[in-house]
Amino acid sequence: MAKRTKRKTTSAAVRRPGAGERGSRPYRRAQRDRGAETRAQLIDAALDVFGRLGYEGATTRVIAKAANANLAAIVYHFGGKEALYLAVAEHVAASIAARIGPVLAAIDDPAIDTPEAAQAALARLVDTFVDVLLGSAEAERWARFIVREQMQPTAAFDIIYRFLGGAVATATRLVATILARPESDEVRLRVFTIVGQVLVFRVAQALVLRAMKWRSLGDRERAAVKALVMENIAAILSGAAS
Amino acid sequence: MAKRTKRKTTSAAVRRPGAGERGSRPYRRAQRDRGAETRAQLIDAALDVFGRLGYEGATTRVIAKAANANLAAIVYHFGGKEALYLAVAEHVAASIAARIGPVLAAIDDPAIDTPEAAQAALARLVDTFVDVLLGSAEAERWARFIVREQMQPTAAFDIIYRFLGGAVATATRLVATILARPESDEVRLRVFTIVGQVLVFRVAQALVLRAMKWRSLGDRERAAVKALVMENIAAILSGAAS
DNA sequence: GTCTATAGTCGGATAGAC
DNA sequence: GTCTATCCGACTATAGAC
Repeated sequence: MAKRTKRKTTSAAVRRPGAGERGSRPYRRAQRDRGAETRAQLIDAALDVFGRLGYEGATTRVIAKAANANLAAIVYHFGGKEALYLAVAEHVAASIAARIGPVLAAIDDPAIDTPEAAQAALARLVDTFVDVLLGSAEAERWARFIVREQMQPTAAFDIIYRFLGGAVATATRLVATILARPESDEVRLRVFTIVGQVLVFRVAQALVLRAMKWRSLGDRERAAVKALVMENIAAILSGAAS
Repeated sequence: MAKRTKRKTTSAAVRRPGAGERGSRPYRRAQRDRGAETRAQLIDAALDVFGRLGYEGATTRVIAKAANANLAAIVYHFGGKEALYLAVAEHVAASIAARIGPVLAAIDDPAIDTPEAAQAALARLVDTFVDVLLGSAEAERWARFIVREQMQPTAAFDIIYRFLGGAVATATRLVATILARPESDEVRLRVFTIVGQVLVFRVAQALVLRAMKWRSLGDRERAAVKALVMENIAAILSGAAS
Protein backbone atom coordinates (compact mmCIF):
# COMPACT_ATOMS: atom_id res chain seq x y z
CA MET A 1 0.00 0.00 0.00
CA ALA A 2 2.78 2.40 0.88
CA LYS A 3 4.24 3.32 -2.43
CA ARG A 4 6.55 6.21 -2.08
CA THR A 5 8.44 5.18 0.99
CA LYS A 6 11.09 2.56 0.90
CA ARG A 7 12.25 3.02 4.44
CA LYS A 8 11.13 0.59 7.07
CA THR A 9 8.49 2.14 9.30
CA THR A 10 6.65 0.98 12.36
CA SER A 11 3.62 1.05 10.09
CA ALA A 12 0.44 -0.18 11.71
CA ALA A 13 1.88 -0.18 15.20
CA VAL A 14 -0.23 2.34 17.02
CA ARG A 15 2.17 3.96 19.34
CA ARG A 16 -0.28 6.00 21.33
CA PRO A 17 0.62 5.43 24.95
CA GLY A 18 -2.05 3.95 27.16
CA ALA A 19 -3.64 6.10 29.84
CA GLY A 20 -1.63 4.33 32.52
CA GLU A 21 1.67 5.40 31.03
CA ARG A 22 0.93 9.01 31.54
CA GLY A 23 2.65 8.98 34.91
CA SER A 24 1.57 10.65 38.08
CA ARG A 25 1.92 14.23 36.96
CA PRO A 26 -1.37 16.14 37.38
CA TYR A 27 -3.02 17.44 34.20
CA ARG A 28 -5.67 20.04 33.87
CA ARG A 29 -8.76 18.70 32.11
CA ALA A 30 -8.34 20.69 28.92
CA GLN A 31 -4.77 19.56 28.80
CA ARG A 32 -5.53 15.93 29.48
CA ASP A 33 -8.07 15.62 26.68
CA ARG A 34 -6.08 17.34 24.01
CA GLY A 35 -4.68 14.07 22.72
CA ALA A 36 -8.06 12.45 22.28
CA GLU A 37 -9.38 15.56 20.58
CA THR A 38 -6.53 15.69 18.13
CA ARG A 39 -7.01 12.02 17.36
CA ALA A 40 -10.71 12.53 16.67
CA GLN A 41 -10.07 15.55 14.51
CA LEU A 42 -7.43 13.69 12.54
CA ILE A 43 -9.78 10.77 11.87
CA ASP A 44 -12.53 13.12 10.84
CA ALA A 45 -10.33 15.05 8.47
CA ALA A 46 -8.76 11.87 7.14
CA LEU A 47 -12.16 10.36 6.36
CA ASP A 48 -12.92 13.37 4.23
CA VAL A 49 -9.60 13.61 2.47
CA PHE A 50 -9.11 9.87 1.92
CA GLY A 51 -12.67 9.63 0.62
CA ARG A 52 -12.12 12.41 -1.87
CA LEU A 53 -8.63 11.67 -3.08
CA GLY A 54 -8.14 8.01 -2.28
CA TYR A 55 -5.34 6.59 -0.22
CA GLU A 56 -2.56 7.58 -2.54
CA GLY A 57 -4.00 10.88 -3.60
CA ALA A 58 -4.44 12.04 -0.03
CA THR A 59 -1.47 13.70 1.63
CA THR A 60 -0.76 13.73 5.31
CA ARG A 61 -0.07 17.44 5.08
CA VAL A 62 -3.54 18.20 3.82
CA ILE A 63 -5.09 15.93 6.44
CA ALA A 64 -3.12 17.54 9.24
CA LYS A 65 -4.06 21.01 8.07
CA ALA A 66 -7.76 20.13 7.76
CA ALA A 67 -7.63 18.67 11.26
CA ASN A 68 -5.95 21.77 12.64
CA ALA A 69 -3.22 19.48 13.81
CA ASN A 70 0.47 19.17 13.27
CA LEU A 71 1.92 16.92 10.62
CA ALA A 72 3.90 14.96 13.16
CA ALA A 73 0.76 14.26 15.17
CA ILE A 74 -0.28 11.64 12.62
CA VAL A 75 2.82 9.62 13.26
CA TYR A 76 2.54 10.17 16.98
CA HIS A 77 -1.10 9.10 17.31
CA PHE A 78 -1.41 6.43 14.65
CA GLY A 79 2.05 5.43 13.54
CA GLY A 80 1.77 6.65 9.96
CA LYS A 81 -0.47 7.25 6.97
CA GLU A 82 -1.50 3.63 6.48
CA ALA A 83 -2.44 3.11 10.11
CA LEU A 84 -4.49 6.29 10.00
CA TYR A 85 -6.33 4.88 7.00
CA LEU A 86 -7.24 1.73 8.90
CA ALA A 87 -8.34 3.81 11.88
CA VAL A 88 -10.68 5.69 9.56
CA ALA A 89 -12.15 2.37 8.39
CA GLU A 90 -12.78 1.37 12.01
CA HIS A 91 -14.40 4.73 12.61
CA VAL A 92 -16.67 4.42 9.58
CA ALA A 93 -17.76 0.91 10.51
CA ALA A 94 -18.44 1.98 14.09
CA SER A 95 -20.36 5.08 13.01
CA ILE A 96 -22.66 3.18 10.68
CA ALA A 97 -23.11 0.40 13.21
CA ALA A 98 -24.16 3.00 15.76
CA ARG A 99 -26.90 4.19 13.43
CA ILE A 100 -28.14 0.94 11.93
CA GLY A 101 -27.04 -1.50 14.62
CA PRO A 102 -30.03 -0.95 16.91
CA VAL A 103 -32.48 -1.58 14.08
CA LEU A 104 -30.59 -4.71 13.03
CA ALA A 105 -30.56 -5.96 16.61
CA ALA A 106 -34.30 -5.46 16.92
CA ILE A 107 -34.78 -7.40 13.70
CA ASP A 108 -32.74 -10.35 14.89
CA ASP A 109 -35.54 -10.97 17.37
CA PRO A 110 -36.67 -14.60 16.92
CA ALA A 111 -40.23 -13.42 17.55
CA ILE A 112 -40.21 -12.09 14.01
CA ASP A 113 -41.13 -15.32 12.31
CA THR A 114 -44.23 -14.55 10.28
CA PRO A 115 -44.14 -12.96 6.83
CA GLU A 116 -46.23 -10.06 8.12
CA ALA A 117 -43.93 -9.27 11.02
CA ALA A 118 -40.92 -9.66 8.74
CA GLN A 119 -42.41 -7.33 6.19
CA ALA A 120 -42.90 -4.63 8.83
CA ALA A 121 -39.36 -5.14 10.05
CA LEU A 122 -37.99 -4.85 6.51
CA ALA A 123 -39.87 -1.60 6.06
CA ARG A 124 -38.21 -0.22 9.18
CA LEU A 125 -34.81 -1.40 7.98
CA VAL A 126 -35.19 0.17 4.53
CA ASP A 127 -36.42 3.37 6.11
CA THR A 128 -33.35 3.56 8.31
CA PHE A 129 -31.08 2.57 5.46
CA VAL A 130 -32.36 5.35 3.22
CA ASP A 131 -32.09 7.93 5.97
CA VAL A 132 -28.57 6.92 6.86
CA LEU A 133 -27.29 6.51 3.30
CA LEU A 134 -29.01 9.48 1.70
CA GLY A 135 -30.03 11.64 4.62
CA SER A 136 -27.07 12.41 6.80
CA ALA A 137 -24.32 14.77 5.86
CA GLU A 138 -21.80 12.28 7.17
CA ALA A 139 -23.17 9.52 4.94
CA GLU A 140 -21.73 11.20 1.89
CA ARG A 141 -18.26 10.80 3.32
CA TRP A 142 -18.90 7.28 4.57
CA ALA A 143 -20.18 6.28 1.17
CA ARG A 144 -17.21 7.75 -0.66
CA PHE A 145 -14.83 5.88 1.57
CA ILE A 146 -16.71 2.58 1.35
CA VAL A 147 -17.33 2.67 -2.38
CA ARG A 148 -13.65 3.24 -2.93
CA GLU A 149 -12.90 0.20 -0.80
CA GLN A 150 -15.44 -1.88 -2.67
CA MET A 151 -13.98 -1.17 -6.07
CA GLN A 152 -10.39 -1.36 -4.90
CA PRO A 153 -10.34 -3.31 -1.67
CA THR A 154 -7.45 -2.97 0.74
CA ALA A 155 -6.94 -4.30 4.22
CA ALA A 156 -9.55 -1.78 5.36
CA PHE A 157 -12.28 -3.72 3.57
CA ASP A 158 -12.02 -6.54 6.10
CA ILE A 159 -12.78 -4.06 8.84
CA ILE A 160 -15.79 -2.68 7.02
CA TYR A 161 -17.01 -6.11 6.01
CA ARG A 162 -17.33 -7.14 9.62
CA PHE A 163 -20.33 -4.84 9.76
CA LEU A 164 -21.65 -4.98 6.19
CA GLY A 165 -21.58 -8.77 6.09
CA GLY A 166 -23.65 -8.99 9.23
CA ALA A 167 -26.16 -6.50 7.92
CA VAL A 168 -26.59 -8.45 4.69
CA ALA A 169 -27.03 -11.68 6.67
CA THR A 170 -29.78 -10.13 8.78
CA ALA A 171 -31.57 -8.71 5.75
CA THR A 172 -31.35 -12.10 4.06
CA ARG A 173 -33.00 -13.82 7.02
CA LEU A 174 -35.74 -11.24 6.87
CA VAL A 175 -36.44 -11.63 3.17
CA ALA A 176 -36.38 -15.41 3.50
CA THR A 177 -39.01 -15.16 6.23
CA ILE A 178 -41.17 -12.89 4.08
CA LEU A 179 -40.96 -15.33 1.19
CA ALA A 180 -41.49 -18.25 3.58
CA ARG A 181 -38.58 -20.11 2.09
CA PRO A 182 -35.10 -21.05 3.29
CA GLU A 183 -32.19 -18.68 2.82
CA SER A 184 -30.56 -19.25 -0.53
CA ASP A 185 -28.40 -17.55 -3.10
CA GLU A 186 -31.54 -16.35 -4.80
CA VAL A 187 -32.78 -14.69 -1.63
CA ARG A 188 -29.38 -13.11 -1.07
CA LEU A 189 -29.33 -11.76 -4.63
CA ARG A 190 -32.74 -10.28 -4.05
CA VAL A 191 -31.39 -8.46 -1.02
CA PHE A 192 -28.66 -6.95 -3.18
CA THR A 193 -31.15 -5.76 -5.77
CA ILE A 194 -33.01 -4.00 -2.96
CA VAL A 195 -29.81 -2.43 -1.69
CA GLY A 196 -28.98 -1.35 -5.22
CA GLN A 197 -32.22 0.58 -5.57
CA VAL A 198 -31.13 2.84 -2.74
CA LEU A 199 -27.41 2.79 -3.43
CA VAL A 200 -27.82 4.14 -6.94
CA PHE A 201 -28.94 7.48 -5.54
CA ARG A 202 -25.69 7.80 -3.66
CA VAL A 203 -23.33 6.34 -6.20
CA ALA A 204 -24.77 7.85 -9.34
CA GLN A 205 -25.80 11.03 -7.62
CA ALA A 206 -24.35 13.39 -10.19
CA LEU A 207 -26.33 11.66 -12.92
CA VAL A 208 -29.53 11.51 -10.87
CA LEU A 209 -29.40 15.16 -9.87
CA ARG A 210 -28.79 16.32 -13.40
CA ALA A 211 -31.40 14.08 -15.00
CA MET A 212 -34.02 14.91 -12.36
CA LYS A 213 -33.07 18.57 -12.37
CA TRP A 214 -32.71 18.37 -8.60
CA ARG A 215 -30.36 20.65 -6.76
CA SER A 216 -29.67 18.23 -3.94
CA LEU A 217 -31.07 15.16 -2.23
CA GLY A 218 -33.17 16.94 0.39
CA ASP A 219 -36.04 15.76 2.52
CA ARG A 220 -38.58 15.90 -0.29
CA GLU A 221 -36.44 14.02 -2.74
CA ARG A 222 -35.55 11.43 -0.13
CA ALA A 223 -39.21 10.88 0.67
CA ALA A 224 -39.96 10.28 -2.99
CA VAL A 225 -37.13 7.76 -3.23
CA LYS A 226 -38.26 6.02 -0.08
CA ALA A 227 -41.86 5.71 -1.22
CA LEU A 228 -40.85 4.35 -4.59
CA VAL A 229 -38.39 1.82 -3.22
CA MET A 230 -40.94 0.59 -0.68
CA GLU A 231 -43.46 0.15 -3.47
CA ASN A 232 -40.92 -1.69 -5.60
CA ILE A 233 -40.00 -4.02 -2.75
CA ALA A 234 -43.62 -4.89 -2.13
CA ALA A 235 -44.09 -5.66 -5.82
CA ILE A 236 -40.90 -7.71 -6.02
CA LEU A 237 -41.58 -9.78 -2.94
CA SER A 238 -45.23 -10.41 -3.63
CA GLY A 239 -44.31 -11.32 -7.19
CA ALA A 240 -41.62 -13.71 -5.99
CA ALA A 241 -43.83 -15.30 -3.35
CA SER A 242 -46.39 -16.43 -5.90
CA MET B 1 -7.55 20.32 -10.74
CA ALA B 2 -3.78 20.40 -11.14
CA LYS B 3 -2.50 20.58 -7.63
CA ARG B 4 1.18 20.14 -7.55
CA THR B 5 2.10 22.40 -10.39
CA LYS B 6 2.18 26.11 -10.02
CA ARG B 7 3.67 26.87 -13.34
CA LYS B 8 1.49 27.93 -16.22
CA THR B 9 1.06 25.14 -18.72
CA THR B 10 -0.61 24.84 -22.06
CA SER B 11 -3.05 22.56 -20.27
CA ALA B 12 -5.92 21.32 -22.39
CA ALA B 13 -4.39 22.48 -25.61
CA VAL B 14 -3.97 19.32 -27.58
CA ARG B 15 -0.82 19.89 -29.47
CA ARG B 16 -0.93 16.81 -31.59
CA PRO B 17 -0.15 17.96 -35.09
CA GLY B 18 -2.74 17.23 -37.74
CA ALA B 19 -1.99 14.78 -40.51
CA GLY B 20 -1.38 17.57 -42.95
CA GLU B 21 1.46 19.00 -40.94
CA ARG B 22 3.47 15.89 -41.27
CA GLY B 23 5.26 17.26 -44.27
CA SER B 24 6.14 15.53 -47.46
CA ARG B 25 8.73 13.13 -46.10
CA PRO B 26 7.81 9.52 -46.90
CA TYR B 27 7.04 7.24 -43.94
CA ARG B 28 6.91 3.49 -43.87
CA ARG B 29 3.52 2.27 -42.67
CA ALA B 30 4.75 0.94 -39.33
CA GLN B 31 6.45 4.24 -38.79
CA ARG B 32 3.48 6.37 -39.77
CA ASP B 33 1.06 4.68 -37.36
CA ARG B 34 3.29 4.72 -34.36
CA GLY B 35 1.83 7.96 -33.11
CA ALA B 36 -1.73 6.72 -33.21
CA GLU B 37 -0.69 3.52 -31.52
CA THR B 38 1.08 5.33 -28.73
CA ARG B 39 -1.91 7.57 -28.25
CA ALA B 40 -4.26 4.60 -27.98
CA GLN B 41 -1.96 2.81 -25.56
CA LEU B 42 -1.66 5.91 -23.42
CA ILE B 43 -5.41 6.33 -23.22
CA ASP B 44 -5.85 2.69 -22.38
CA ALA B 45 -3.25 2.77 -19.64
CA ALA B 46 -4.53 6.08 -18.35
CA LEU B 47 -8.07 4.73 -18.05
CA ASP B 48 -6.75 1.98 -15.85
CA VAL B 49 -4.48 4.09 -13.68
CA PHE B 50 -6.82 7.07 -13.33
CA GLY B 51 -9.63 4.70 -12.45
CA ARG B 52 -7.61 3.00 -9.77
CA LEU B 53 -5.83 5.95 -8.22
CA GLY B 54 -7.97 8.91 -9.16
CA TYR B 55 -6.74 11.97 -10.99
CA GLU B 56 -4.38 13.15 -8.30
CA GLY B 57 -3.21 9.74 -7.20
CA ALA B 58 -2.28 8.74 -10.73
CA THR B 59 1.16 9.69 -11.96
CA THR B 60 2.16 10.27 -15.52
CA ARG B 61 5.20 8.09 -14.95
CA VAL B 62 3.09 5.06 -14.09
CA ILE B 63 0.77 5.72 -17.01
CA ALA B 64 3.64 6.08 -19.45
CA LYS B 65 5.26 2.90 -18.17
CA ALA B 66 2.01 0.92 -18.36
CA ALA B 67 1.52 2.19 -21.90
CA ASN B 68 5.04 1.19 -22.89
CA ALA B 69 5.52 4.79 -23.86
CA ASN B 70 7.81 7.57 -22.88
CA LEU B 71 6.94 10.09 -20.23
CA ALA B 72 7.27 12.99 -22.61
CA ALA B 73 4.84 11.36 -25.04
CA ILE B 74 1.96 12.39 -22.79
CA VAL B 75 2.79 16.04 -23.18
CA TYR B 76 3.44 15.59 -26.86
CA HIS B 77 0.18 13.83 -27.69
CA PHE B 78 -2.25 15.38 -25.26
CA GLY B 79 -0.66 18.50 -23.82
CA GLY B 80 -0.47 17.30 -20.22
CA LYS B 81 -1.96 15.19 -17.50
CA GLU B 82 -5.30 16.99 -17.35
CA ALA B 83 -5.89 16.86 -21.09
CA LEU B 84 -5.10 13.16 -21.02
CA TYR B 85 -7.73 12.73 -18.35
CA LEU B 86 -10.36 14.40 -20.52
CA ALA B 87 -9.29 12.29 -23.48
CA VAL B 88 -9.90 9.21 -21.35
CA ALA B 89 -13.40 10.46 -20.54
CA GLU B 90 -14.10 10.87 -24.26
CA HIS B 91 -12.79 7.38 -24.86
CA VAL B 92 -14.97 5.86 -22.13
CA ALA B 93 -18.09 7.61 -23.40
CA ALA B 94 -17.35 6.53 -26.96
CA SER B 95 -16.64 2.94 -25.94
CA ILE B 96 -19.87 2.55 -24.04
CA ALA B 97 -21.82 4.31 -26.74
CA ALA B 98 -20.38 1.87 -29.26
CA ARG B 99 -21.74 -1.04 -27.24
CA ILE B 100 -25.09 0.29 -26.09
CA GLY B 101 -25.72 2.91 -28.73
CA PRO B 102 -27.10 0.53 -31.37
CA VAL B 103 -29.60 -0.91 -28.91
CA LEU B 104 -30.64 2.57 -27.82
CA ALA B 105 -31.05 3.67 -31.41
CA ALA B 106 -33.27 0.68 -32.18
CA ILE B 107 -35.37 1.54 -29.14
CA ASP B 108 -35.89 5.13 -30.23
CA ASP B 109 -37.95 3.72 -33.07
CA PRO B 110 -41.37 5.46 -32.97
CA ALA B 111 -42.93 2.12 -33.97
CA ILE B 112 -42.41 1.01 -30.39
CA ASP B 113 -45.55 2.55 -29.00
CA THR B 114 -47.41 -0.29 -27.34
CA PRO B 115 -46.65 -1.52 -23.82
CA GLU B 116 -45.90 -4.97 -25.19
CA ALA B 117 -43.38 -3.74 -27.74
CA ALA B 118 -41.83 -1.45 -25.14
CA GLN B 119 -41.54 -4.31 -22.67
CA ALA B 120 -39.67 -6.41 -25.20
CA ALA B 121 -37.41 -3.47 -25.99
CA LEU B 122 -36.70 -2.89 -22.31
CA ALA B 123 -35.76 -6.53 -21.91
CA ARG B 124 -33.24 -6.16 -24.73
CA LEU B 125 -31.86 -2.99 -23.17
CA VAL B 126 -31.45 -4.54 -19.73
CA ASP B 127 -29.84 -7.59 -21.27
CA THR B 128 -27.31 -5.42 -23.05
CA PHE B 129 -26.77 -3.27 -19.99
CA VAL B 130 -25.99 -6.25 -17.77
CA ASP B 131 -23.64 -7.73 -20.33
CA VAL B 132 -21.78 -4.48 -20.82
CA LEU B 133 -21.64 -3.46 -17.16
CA LEU B 134 -20.93 -6.86 -15.64
CA GLY B 135 -19.75 -8.92 -18.54
CA SER B 136 -16.88 -7.25 -20.25
CA ALA B 137 -13.42 -7.03 -18.80
CA GLU B 138 -13.27 -3.41 -19.88
CA ALA B 139 -16.45 -2.54 -17.99
CA GLU B 140 -14.65 -2.83 -14.69
CA ARG B 141 -12.35 -0.02 -15.72
CA TRP B 142 -15.13 2.06 -17.26
CA ALA B 143 -17.16 1.71 -14.09
CA ARG B 144 -14.28 2.69 -11.84
CA PHE B 145 -13.67 5.79 -13.88
CA ILE B 146 -17.33 6.78 -14.09
CA VAL B 147 -18.16 6.13 -10.45
CA ARG B 148 -15.25 8.31 -9.43
CA GLU B 149 -16.60 11.07 -11.62
CA GLN B 150 -20.08 10.64 -10.19
CA MET B 151 -18.97 11.02 -6.62
CA GLN B 152 -16.46 13.76 -7.34
CA PRO B 153 -17.42 15.31 -10.65
CA THR B 154 -14.85 17.21 -12.69
CA ALA B 155 -15.00 18.68 -16.16
CA ALA B 156 -14.89 15.11 -17.45
CA PHE B 157 -18.38 14.44 -16.14
CA ASP B 158 -19.90 16.73 -18.75
CA ILE B 159 -18.32 14.58 -21.42
CA ILE B 160 -19.66 11.39 -19.91
CA TYR B 161 -23.08 12.86 -19.25
CA ARG B 162 -23.56 13.55 -22.91
CA PHE B 163 -24.02 9.81 -23.30
CA LEU B 164 -25.46 8.79 -19.91
CA GLY B 165 -28.13 11.49 -20.01
CA GLY B 166 -29.32 10.35 -23.41
CA ALA B 167 -29.47 6.74 -22.29
CA VAL B 168 -31.54 7.65 -19.26
CA ALA B 169 -33.90 9.70 -21.44
CA THR B 170 -34.45 6.78 -23.79
CA ALA B 171 -35.07 4.36 -20.95
CA THR B 172 -37.53 6.80 -19.41
CA ARG B 173 -39.50 7.01 -22.64
CA LEU B 174 -39.61 3.23 -22.73
CA VAL B 175 -40.83 2.81 -19.16
CA ALA B 176 -43.44 5.53 -19.68
CA THR B 177 -44.74 3.64 -22.70
CA ILE B 178 -44.91 0.39 -20.73
CA LEU B 179 -46.85 2.11 -17.97
CA ALA B 180 -49.00 3.91 -20.55
CA ARG B 181 -48.49 7.21 -18.81
CA PRO B 182 -46.56 10.40 -19.61
CA GLU B 183 -42.93 10.79 -18.66
CA SER B 184 -42.63 12.16 -15.15
CA ASP B 185 -40.25 12.35 -12.25
CA GLU B 186 -41.77 9.19 -10.89
CA VAL B 187 -41.05 7.31 -14.09
CA ARG B 188 -37.52 8.67 -14.15
CA LEU B 189 -36.97 7.56 -10.55
CA ARG B 190 -38.21 4.13 -11.46
CA VAL B 191 -35.61 3.96 -14.20
CA PHE B 192 -32.91 4.72 -11.65
CA THR B 193 -34.11 1.97 -9.31
CA ILE B 194 -33.81 -0.43 -12.23
CA VAL B 195 -30.33 0.81 -13.02
CA GLY B 196 -29.42 0.44 -9.36
CA GLN B 197 -30.35 -3.22 -9.31
CA VAL B 198 -27.66 -3.89 -11.87
CA LEU B 199 -25.19 -1.27 -10.73
CA VAL B 200 -24.95 -2.69 -7.22
CA PHE B 201 -23.20 -5.76 -8.57
CA ARG B 202 -20.48 -3.57 -10.02
CA VAL B 203 -20.19 -0.99 -7.27
CA ALA B 204 -20.51 -3.24 -4.25
CA GLN B 205 -18.78 -6.11 -5.93
CA ALA B 206 -16.41 -6.87 -3.07
CA LEU B 207 -19.35 -7.21 -0.71
CA VAL B 208 -21.40 -9.28 -3.16
CA LEU B 209 -18.61 -11.69 -3.95
CA ARG B 210 -17.80 -12.27 -0.32
CA ALA B 211 -21.41 -12.62 0.83
CA MET B 212 -22.29 -14.93 -2.07
CA LYS B 213 -19.02 -16.82 -1.74
CA TRP B 214 -18.46 -16.23 -5.45
CA ARG B 215 -14.98 -16.08 -6.87
CA SER B 216 -15.89 -13.75 -9.69
CA LEU B 217 -18.83 -12.50 -11.73
CA GLY B 218 -18.67 -15.11 -14.47
CA ASP B 219 -21.23 -16.23 -17.02
CA ARG B 220 -23.23 -18.27 -14.54
CA GLU B 221 -23.41 -15.54 -11.94
CA ARG B 222 -24.29 -12.96 -14.54
CA ALA B 223 -27.12 -15.13 -15.84
CA ALA B 224 -28.52 -15.41 -12.32
CA VAL B 225 -28.37 -11.65 -11.86
CA LYS B 226 -30.01 -11.06 -15.22
CA ALA B 227 -32.86 -13.45 -14.55
CA LEU B 228 -33.55 -11.94 -11.17
CA VAL B 229 -33.46 -8.36 -12.36
CA MET B 230 -35.78 -9.17 -15.26
CA GLU B 231 -38.18 -10.80 -12.82
CA ASN B 232 -38.00 -7.79 -10.51
CA ILE B 233 -38.65 -5.36 -13.33
CA ALA B 234 -41.71 -7.30 -14.44
CA ALA B 235 -43.04 -7.27 -10.89
CA ILE B 236 -42.30 -3.57 -10.40
CA LEU B 237 -43.85 -2.44 -13.65
CA SER B 238 -46.93 -4.62 -13.44
CA GLY B 239 -47.38 -3.49 -9.85
CA ALA B 240 -47.04 0.15 -10.83
CA ALA B 241 -49.38 -0.18 -13.80
CA SER B 242 -52.28 -1.31 -11.64
C1' DG C 1 7.94 11.16 -32.76
C1' DT C 2 10.72 9.36 -29.12
C1' DC C 3 14.14 9.59 -25.80
C1' DT C 4 17.46 11.21 -21.75
C1' DA C 5 18.57 14.53 -18.49
C1' DT C 6 17.27 17.94 -15.46
C1' DA C 7 14.75 21.80 -12.96
C1' DG C 8 11.66 22.88 -9.49
C1' DT C 9 8.08 21.30 -6.27
C1' DC C 10 5.95 18.39 -3.02
C1' DG C 11 5.55 13.88 -0.66
C1' DG C 12 6.02 10.88 4.04
C1' DA C 13 8.72 10.37 7.84
C1' DT C 14 11.94 11.71 11.49
C1' DA C 15 14.80 14.19 15.17
C1' DG C 16 14.87 16.92 18.82
C1' DA C 17 13.42 21.34 21.16
C1' DC C 18 9.79 22.67 24.14
C1' DG D 1 1.69 15.86 23.26
C1' DT D 2 2.91 19.37 19.98
C1' DC D 3 5.89 21.85 17.06
C1' DT D 4 9.82 23.30 13.64
C1' DA D 5 13.32 22.01 10.72
C1' DT D 6 15.01 18.76 7.67
C1' DC D 7 16.04 14.49 4.88
C1' DC D 8 15.48 12.45 0.62
C1' DG D 9 12.63 10.12 -2.68
C1' DA D 10 9.14 10.94 -6.30
C1' DC D 11 6.36 14.00 -8.88
C1' DT D 12 5.18 17.07 -13.38
C1' DA D 13 6.93 19.33 -17.01
C1' DT D 14 10.55 20.96 -20.02
C1' DA D 15 14.69 21.28 -23.11
C1' DG D 16 17.19 19.49 -26.52
C1' DA D 17 19.66 15.41 -28.73
C1' DC D 18 18.52 12.02 -32.00
